[in-house]
Amino acid sequence: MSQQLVWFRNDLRIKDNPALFHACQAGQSVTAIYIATPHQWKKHDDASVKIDFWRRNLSELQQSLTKLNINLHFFEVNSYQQIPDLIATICQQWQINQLYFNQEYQANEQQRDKAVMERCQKIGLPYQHYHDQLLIPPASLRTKAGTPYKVFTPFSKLARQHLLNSFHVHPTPNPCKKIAVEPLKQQCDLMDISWPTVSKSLRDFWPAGEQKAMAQLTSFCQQPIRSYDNNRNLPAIAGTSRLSPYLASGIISIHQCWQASEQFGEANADIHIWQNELLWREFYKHTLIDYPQVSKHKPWKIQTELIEWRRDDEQLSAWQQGKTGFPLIDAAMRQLLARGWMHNRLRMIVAMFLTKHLLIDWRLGERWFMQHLIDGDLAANNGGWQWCASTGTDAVPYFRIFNPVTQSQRFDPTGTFIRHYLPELAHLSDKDIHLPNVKNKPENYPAAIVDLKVCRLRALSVFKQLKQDVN
DNA sequence: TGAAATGTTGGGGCG
DNA sequence: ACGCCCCAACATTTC
Repeated sequence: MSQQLVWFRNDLRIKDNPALFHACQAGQSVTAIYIATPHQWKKHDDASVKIDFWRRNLSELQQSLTKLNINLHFFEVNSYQQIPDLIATICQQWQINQLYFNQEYQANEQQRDKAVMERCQKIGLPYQHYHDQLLIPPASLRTKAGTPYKVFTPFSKLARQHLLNSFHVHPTPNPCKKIAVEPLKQQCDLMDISWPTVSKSLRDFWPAGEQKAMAQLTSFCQQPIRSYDNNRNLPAIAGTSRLSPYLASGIISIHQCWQASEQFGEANADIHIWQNELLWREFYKHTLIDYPQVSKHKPWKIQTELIEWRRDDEQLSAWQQGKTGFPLIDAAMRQLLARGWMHNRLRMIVAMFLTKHLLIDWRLGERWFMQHLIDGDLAANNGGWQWCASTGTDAVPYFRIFNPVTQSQRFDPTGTFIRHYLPELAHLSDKDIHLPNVKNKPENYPAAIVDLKVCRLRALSVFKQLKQDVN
């Protein structure tokens, strides 16, 4: 009897999962595996909230797969280097006919998969892999000069054109033929893996499972998307999709998101803007593939390496803990710690404050985000940080510096968001809450750690100097 | 997907 | 009635 093996990684779903779909089409029976790497998670300081989210989603996935008569088996290894051996053993023991997986594009994962494919060739095991994480396959969008896009707008125009012609969502597979494989000694139970512990409130805030993700997508596309242009910038309103955690772990596919945005509403400006957000994700992922040096923490604009970022542990810590004395910044940073997530507008504001006003290296902010975000994605996070730091592709011009107080007045005019995360300021008036003065500032709230005007001028002069030095 | 500095205009107070 | 000044409101430029 023919047997297929599906290797799940960052695609923890059964709907629109190319590897799973094709495995089910090809074989009478299908078995699935997941290989956990807790040592790597620790080494890379991955966010506990994200790892815990994987655990919960794996449990959901296991149940959904059971309904398709597919068993999901768990393994644990110390490093990626052990994976080729492990997969070879599994395939031999279980007499697998073919291996299926969806591609990942980060350097370490590419290296891991290359080693696995080489091993498969050696032992004569066929394998199939599929594009999945992107709307458009890597390296297929090029300028007339044949180079990768460096600017978002032309990239997005071509991407939309491309999507008109080729767009595909895979149907959910039908149940396979049942098969029981012999348990291997390397195998473990989901709960045997050393998962990090995470508070109940955090777990409750981000329910796991494909059904929850689909429900979120559907409800977003029925209502909030219609006022997206207005509401997406207001942190006190649930105006954004809040799908990023599900997208980052593949609980939902980018194709499902795009399809839903087209299905649920007539084409209008609001939907177009949300689609652009999906295309920014696309743009940054393509950029990371085309310019792999950015994943090694090099700035995309290499000349910005000359910037002498300030080292100031006290200010960095104040930023991290939400104790800068600028209410919107502090509320945002506390939202990150409380929810494992931050509103997109706020991500820009706090990143701009760290990189421009404090003039602290964007890589430190990038790292802090990855350590705490449930939706932490290398490409999107790096792209966003380099946008704010003016070191990236199509980045914000260095002189366009957000004033955190002005942004607060504009996007949280009644201080509703600030009051929620900074109860010590709740009694202040709508006017005072954006920057308490000496008279009304409570004792337990810090005074502003810097003078915005002075810091702005300092950032301007550093970047202006860089421009002169380079020319 | 800014903000601050600088420039321009026009209405009203006032001598 | 007229010129002058003030300054808010808006526009443009600069970083």
